[in-house]
Amino acid sequence: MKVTIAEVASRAGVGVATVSRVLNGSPAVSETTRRRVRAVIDELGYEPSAAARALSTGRTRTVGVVTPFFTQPSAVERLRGVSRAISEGGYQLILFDLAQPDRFARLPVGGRIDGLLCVSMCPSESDLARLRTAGIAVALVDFEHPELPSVAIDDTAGGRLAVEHLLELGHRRIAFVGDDEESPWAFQSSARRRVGAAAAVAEAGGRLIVRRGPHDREHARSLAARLLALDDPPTAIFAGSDLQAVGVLEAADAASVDVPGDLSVIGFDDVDLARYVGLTTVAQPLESSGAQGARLLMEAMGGAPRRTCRLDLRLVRRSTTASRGKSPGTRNQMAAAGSRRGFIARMASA
Amino acid sequence: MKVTIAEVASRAGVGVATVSRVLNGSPAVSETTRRRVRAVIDELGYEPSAAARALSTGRTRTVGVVTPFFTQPSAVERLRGVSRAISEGGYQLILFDLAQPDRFARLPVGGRIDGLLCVSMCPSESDLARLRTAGIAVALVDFEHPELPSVAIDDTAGGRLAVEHLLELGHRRIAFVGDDEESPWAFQSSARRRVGAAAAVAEAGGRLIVRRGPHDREHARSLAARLLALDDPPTAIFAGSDLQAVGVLEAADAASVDVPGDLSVIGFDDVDLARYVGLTTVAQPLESSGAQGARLLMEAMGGAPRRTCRLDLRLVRRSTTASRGKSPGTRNQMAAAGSRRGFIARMASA
DNA sequence: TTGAAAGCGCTAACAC
DNA sequence: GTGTTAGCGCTTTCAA
Repeated sequence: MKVTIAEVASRAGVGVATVSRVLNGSPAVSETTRRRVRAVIDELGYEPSAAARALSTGRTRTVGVVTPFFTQPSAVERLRGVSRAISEGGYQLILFDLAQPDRFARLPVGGRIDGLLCVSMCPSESDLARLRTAGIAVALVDFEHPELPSVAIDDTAGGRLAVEHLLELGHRRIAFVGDDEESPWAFQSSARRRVGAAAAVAEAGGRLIVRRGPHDREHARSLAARLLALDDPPTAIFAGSDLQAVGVLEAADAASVDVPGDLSVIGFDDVDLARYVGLTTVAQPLESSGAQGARLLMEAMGGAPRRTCRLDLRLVRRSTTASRGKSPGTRNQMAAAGSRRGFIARMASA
Repeated sequence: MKVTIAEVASRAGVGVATVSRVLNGSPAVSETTRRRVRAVIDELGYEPSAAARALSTGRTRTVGVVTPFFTQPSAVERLRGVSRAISEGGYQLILFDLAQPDRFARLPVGGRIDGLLCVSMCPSESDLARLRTAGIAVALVDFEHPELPSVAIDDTAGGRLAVEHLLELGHRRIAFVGDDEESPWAFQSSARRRVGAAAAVAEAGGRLIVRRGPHDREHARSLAARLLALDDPPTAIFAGSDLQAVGVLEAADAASVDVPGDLSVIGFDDVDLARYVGLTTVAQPLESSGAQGARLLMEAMGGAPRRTCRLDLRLVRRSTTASRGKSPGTRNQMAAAGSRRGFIARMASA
């Protein structure tokens, strides 16, 4: 049934080594032999077994990618870059979907991959030790570790950037809606954004109101709803991610709070969705973070010394933030506000 | 460096076969031996090599997934279902990103996977033959083939559904903006949607205006822009996918054409984005199509006979379609129109 | 209940 | 240039 190298060799009247040489492009094969072997390979539709190759060479030419919830918008954008860089490097990509954090320890990586790219997470020290003894290189995207190559952003500075924008607009009662910090996933990025934001608010003589919950739109919405129901509600909300920011916008809409007239909202990441809804946000280069991470990993597999890099952040002003107290003024702002409300209304009813 | 089964065996004072038995949960091992072996495994952090296992057993416990452009919104939603079902089935998932169609023939699948799930595409007959001789099962999602298990929708009926909605609203000049049908990708789905749409229009005594191009927002936008610049422009546009529908909305906005007042737009798929922008569309169950496809594939790998299934379609009315000629009437419609315009404007400027 | 040994399909010395 | 052969790390008879 399955065609093997031996079959090819005998049909071509040569030894298996010769076939192997042809397969691997060794120059030490005469042109005639090469042609004959090639012909038999095509005729039989022969394809070398990756498993046998891996066992023999000790390399798989494959890298693994793990990320919690790879279907999250920001993860998808990162994967786009990863995929591109990986295939440019001549590797295969195997995607491990981590449904539960504790399942990491059971990832069957042995003999499957030469390197592992962890996106928005980091294996435990014991898992790292296992990976090391297995000879598997590791690199991190959107996470940092003292001994591993990584590409990340300065989340603390990002949090500060977001809040400084709000402060400049005159806001003083500012809230943060971010991730649960006790969850096993421990998205450190949200925590650091919060820290940067809190510091900036404190320097302005205020105090950041903090609300945390699971990372999704629904929880962000209910957290925001409660904030808006406060006696003295915030005039601006910084959401730990764009996804959560959309939840905040939904809450504002449900409570008939005008954005940006009565409430400014700023997100983080600048996923495609942020553009669609006109969300002001802190942009980080998602796709290139993935590509860059993949490159660092391939370097590491090649034995290069550890390298890390930090990507730049920038503020993207759209239509969900405005000066404090400024009554719903210009026509543009009116239009934007109306528009936003319409969008959310439709979303809720859908 | 790398821990092998032999190492474990000698440290535990047993033969490799015994370690193998422990690894595979064979009952024919005494409790004491089992415990001793387990202890050594943990101590050494041993993990069996998937490559060696695969070579020995001939199975990899891994399925591959190919799809053109896996970062497209609809593909991502399908992958979500695939990933879930695959891991429920105890398999690993390896994602092949097909940047160029002609690269399919070079996918190194031999000895890597037991089954291949093709999403929105189908391998050529010769590739299928190769896969067959390699003993790799194949299943299709969003595609059909007389000999392969598949899960798909009735695209022709879907196209009809979309257009009938427009006809009911009184539209007679209807255009279709879809995919290039000559591209090597040959997204048959777009072609079939067009056929269904054309038939419905013909039955109503009209003729569908057809415009085709590469599958992305930008091309859809420029095709729509040209349609709207016609002397006698269509009053409704059916886009082959939600992504393309968004491009159409952008074009309408740029041309100051009111949606749905002067132009109705309907999409296809119902990706998350459609909800966000309030797009009327034909919904297909994306995530469950992936899950179902994965299940069919696993059945096939288990030797079960071919099964196919068709998923249901339904019309989702949102705010981009309205009755022909009805002047921008109710407050709701005004708001929706204004809102949509705002959204597009922000998107363009971002 | 256990161990020895024969493959699985390939690569890489090493001889010729 | 080309063939022979010894592994790579595991599973799986077959004996004990």
